[in-house]
Amino acid sequence: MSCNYEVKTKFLRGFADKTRLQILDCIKEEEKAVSQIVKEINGNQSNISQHLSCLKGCGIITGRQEGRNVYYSIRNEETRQLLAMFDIVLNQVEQDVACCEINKRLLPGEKVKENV
Amino acid sequence: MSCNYEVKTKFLRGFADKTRLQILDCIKEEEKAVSQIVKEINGNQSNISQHLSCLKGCGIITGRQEGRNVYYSIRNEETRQLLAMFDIVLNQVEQDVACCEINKRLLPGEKVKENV
DNA sequence: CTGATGTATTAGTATAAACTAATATGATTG
DNA sequence: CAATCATATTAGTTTATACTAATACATCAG
Repeated sequence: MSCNYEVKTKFLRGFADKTRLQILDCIKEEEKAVSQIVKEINGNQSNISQHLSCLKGCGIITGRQEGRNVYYSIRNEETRQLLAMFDIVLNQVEQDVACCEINKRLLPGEKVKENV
Repeated sequence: MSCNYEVKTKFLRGFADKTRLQILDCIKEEEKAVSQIVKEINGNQSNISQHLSCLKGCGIITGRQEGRNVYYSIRNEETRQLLAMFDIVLNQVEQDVACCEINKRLLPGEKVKENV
């Protein structure tokens, strides 16, 4: 299993964006039309539409057209559970994450604080 | 919950890279030294080191120095479970994911295939 | 102390992803 | 059919991320 890293990466990248996480939070309980989402997270229509397209392409959400509206929702229960699990794991990690900076320059004499 | 999107995004971005997923697969069962990882995934030492640093900064892995070696492993059981869950959810999604391309240009007359 | 080994960091460059503004499509209403 | 509304797409730009090569640091053996 998990040898198709391309697909897996693409899937996980779907979650790895602030705006997309906001969208997911926004629709995690119930489906919503694009315009609702745009309003609720105070976003730009074009931008949100592109993110929705990405999320859909990644298999994270699903869309259903009704009249001129398109309603998006979390694709399935497993994905919803995954979202919940993110929060659980994050709670145990919260402290450490804040400072993931690749190529961080140390000040003279400064030591990396070991979070081992 | 889940209002600190910056931190959450950073955490999830840790998983959203092919090389990092390979590393995680490589160490998911047991801790390994950097050089072992480099060898097993046939990578570049500098590159792997940077990815390890990122994973550590994201709170996904933890490192322990022993002599000149540094051994990395998955941070905790919850994170290991999260990794397992990725595979589970992916199985149900596999089909759809392959084609998440933002700004994909349609050929004349081509219709987006609806995966609704 | 010197050289060798293992790991980390830096600097520079290439690539990919996200944002904005403008425009296009598609459905509905009158 | 024309106007409107909701959403999607495009094109261009900016920003972030990943990669490579070179170098630094830290530990150990002799």
